[in-house]
Amino acid sequence: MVESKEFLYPVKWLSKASAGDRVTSELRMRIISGMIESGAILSENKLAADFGVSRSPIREALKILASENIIRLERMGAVVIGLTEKEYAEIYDVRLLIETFVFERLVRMDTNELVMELSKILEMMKISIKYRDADEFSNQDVLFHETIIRSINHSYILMIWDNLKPVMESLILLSMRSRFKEKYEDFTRIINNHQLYIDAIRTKDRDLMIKSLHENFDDVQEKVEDLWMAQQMLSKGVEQEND
Amino acid sequence: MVESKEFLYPVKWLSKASAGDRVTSELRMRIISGMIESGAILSENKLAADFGVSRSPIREALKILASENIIRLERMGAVVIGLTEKEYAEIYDVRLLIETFVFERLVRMDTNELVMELSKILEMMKISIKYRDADEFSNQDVLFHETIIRSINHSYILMIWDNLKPVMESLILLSMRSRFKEKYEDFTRIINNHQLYIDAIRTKDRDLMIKSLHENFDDVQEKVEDLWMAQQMLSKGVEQEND
DNA sequence: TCAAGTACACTTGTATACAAGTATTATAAT
DNA sequence: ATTATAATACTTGTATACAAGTGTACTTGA
Repeated sequence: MVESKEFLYPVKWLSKASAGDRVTSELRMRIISGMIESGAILSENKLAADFGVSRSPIREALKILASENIIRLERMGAVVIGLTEKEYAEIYDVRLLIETFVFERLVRMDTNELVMELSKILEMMKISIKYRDADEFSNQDVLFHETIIRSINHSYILMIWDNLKPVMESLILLSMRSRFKEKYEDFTRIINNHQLYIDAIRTKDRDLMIKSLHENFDDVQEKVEDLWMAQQMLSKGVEQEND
Repeated sequence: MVESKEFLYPVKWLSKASAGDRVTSELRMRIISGMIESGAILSENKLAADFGVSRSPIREALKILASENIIRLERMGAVVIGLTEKEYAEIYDVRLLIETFVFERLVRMDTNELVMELSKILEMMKISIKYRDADEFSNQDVLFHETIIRSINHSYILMIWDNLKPVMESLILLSMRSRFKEKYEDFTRIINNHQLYIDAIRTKDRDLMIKSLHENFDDVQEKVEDLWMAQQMLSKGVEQEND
């Protein structure tokens, strides 16, 4: 019924995507942003009507979101789990787990090509900041970490990332949008942290890597706080749309 | 066309399962056992005809298997990846990663209840051996590790396990079936290793845990070798069924 | 007022149909 | 024989239909 005036997920990223992918991405954003509240029960038919599609793409979306631990599929309806403090801490754990694993592999590899690639992405991030493009910045930020993870060519570590990535992407998107408005000066520090990360990989300096990793996670922690702000703003903004 | 005389996956485990789940489990077993060879291209329509179901459950199965890194979904058809030595090593990595993480949490918890639960499962495993029930033994073996992982109540570590579990289950099933025929004496050692694991958790002895974990993994390594034997036997057995 | 049963609304899982796109094969022209 | 074009066979993604099951609400009986 609600014709959703605007999508939270960047529509330009969905140009070639299927209806199923579109629903998945948008639904994920709405849940993580708090626009769809934790505990809410989603009905396939209702969602299909809301998004103006059939149940097929909706079912696909729900299956994916369930595998990401964002919703829980029950006999009757999908229950929204969302992200509480507990989940944030857990995501933090898993990122720490896989990124330290990746680094251990990296120190035994030739990282010249990777460093080059990461430097390019960092340049892109700077441009995105310059032009106040929060979505593009988020895209590059996610790409930065994915590039590192991909570089060790480990399909099962990549599998973990594949499950974590969409949630991370949503979190970063929401956080960066809010920061571009409120805490623009943060970006200098974020860029520095990423440069530190690159340096750690280049010099294969474990201590430096751990340091930048933790600073990066501190950023994530702040992102989380920002998110709560974004959630407040959003819930204020869409409250009138309830049936 | 092929009416598949027998399923590789234990049919009794699928009594309440949907057609989609049945196809997923059976397809996984056929791929991991090598019955469906690496590189093969699976067609939705062909699979639907083979399994005697519509495309809906087949699509569901393919999506899941793709998320498990067993197949790769391409524009035209799903390409079977299967498990090479590389994948075995990677699975080993991830198990080591999450189980050590779990243990670090366990040493800070009250593990009395867990130890009780694991002892029960171990008793069940002994019974399964006594009655030569390879499938039930495999079930309990998987349950053993899942119980440990679940005990720390970490949804994102559990998410990793959820993705890994089906592959592990298939590997263990194939391996144990073969061992019950060929290397029955192995089970004494497997039981001992599991008892060691329980002791490590009970006494919160990191060194003992690492030791038993590695021995357990050595078992996995042997399981892998057994698997190749099983694959050989299977490929001999089903060769005549090709169209 | 409350208990038991019945009807209805809604759920999931599966089958089927169809549109749009892509590879392959066949045909035709040079 | 080779290349260009056209026909066809197969692919994916989506919509729709339907059966079986589950919960809810309403009625009926005491």
